[in-house]
Formats: sequence, C-alpha cells, structure tokens
Amino acid sequence: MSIRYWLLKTEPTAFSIDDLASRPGKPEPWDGVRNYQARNMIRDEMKCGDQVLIYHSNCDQPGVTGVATIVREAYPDATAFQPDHRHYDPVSRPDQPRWFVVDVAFLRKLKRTITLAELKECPQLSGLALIRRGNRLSVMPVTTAQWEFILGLE
DNA sequence: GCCAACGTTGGC
DNA sequence: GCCAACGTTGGC
Repeated sequence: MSIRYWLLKTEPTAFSIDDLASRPGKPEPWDGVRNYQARNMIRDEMKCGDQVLIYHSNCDQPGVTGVATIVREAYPDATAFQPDHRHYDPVSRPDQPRWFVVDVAFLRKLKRTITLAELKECPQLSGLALIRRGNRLSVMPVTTAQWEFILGLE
C-alpha cells in the first residue's frame, strides 16, 4: 500500500507552519480535532509515512503553507482530558477516548502561500473538499493528482 | 465585524 | 426521531 495524502487545517494564530518548522525533529501531536468525520480519518486511515499539506485558515491569507509527514499513528488526544484546556471534552475519558491525534513532523515550508483564492480557480481541484462552499472539514484526503497539482503551483 | 453554512444539543 | 435554537467555522 502506497502512502496517502491529506490536508490539515490550522489557525496560524494557534499553530502555524512556522511553529512546526521551529521544532526540527520534534513531532507535534495534531490535537484539538473535534469533528467525527475528521476524527475517523485520523483514527482509522492516517498512516506513518503519509504526507500532509498544512493549510492556514481564518487568517489574512488563507492557503497551503507547507508540507509535513505523519510519524505516529492515532492515539488518544490528551487535551480532551484536561479540564482547563480549550479543547476539553468531559465525555472523552482515558479508558474510553473519543478524540485522537496523530503526530506530524515538519518537512518543508512552501516558497509562498498557495492561496485559497488561487485553488478555487483551478478546475483540477473541483473535487477537493476544501474549495466546496461552506466546507468546514479540518482534515481531508487529497488525491495523488490533486497533491501533485497543488504543489506544482508553487 | 458580518454572516452563511454547518454540526450539535435538547425539548418534545 | 424531528427540528428549532444555538454555537462554531472561516471566508470575506
């Protein structure tokens, strides 16, 4: 089975590609995902060696900013167990976790941000969940063709 | 800051 | 199980 490709959204004020780049060799748990569809992909489908596009949302220039790779497969999201944490979920318990993370490691930052506006104009990406109106999914699969096309825009 | 789109909650 | 109310996401 060959590797798969994904896109992960993050708000750069919370965690950005620069944050990831500043911790070379230090994997980061991709925590805080609280959506079942996204959770299922994290828990069931993302594998070590898969590659991910890092996407910045809710910022001046929404778009793809970098590339990372998965270095640890799903394990429980510890932030859900912490009452003081922004992502605390009392229903998720250590003996029966509801939310999961994978660890991602920095690969590279793109030379420029490939903006959402730009991606929207590409008919080759019409099937990508990101550009569908009203889309809120924070984790989504990217096909090999979409992956190569997006990085080809760099 | 606005607001459309979407997901979740909870009364019934 | 329905669905209105509410909260969140996230582009603009």
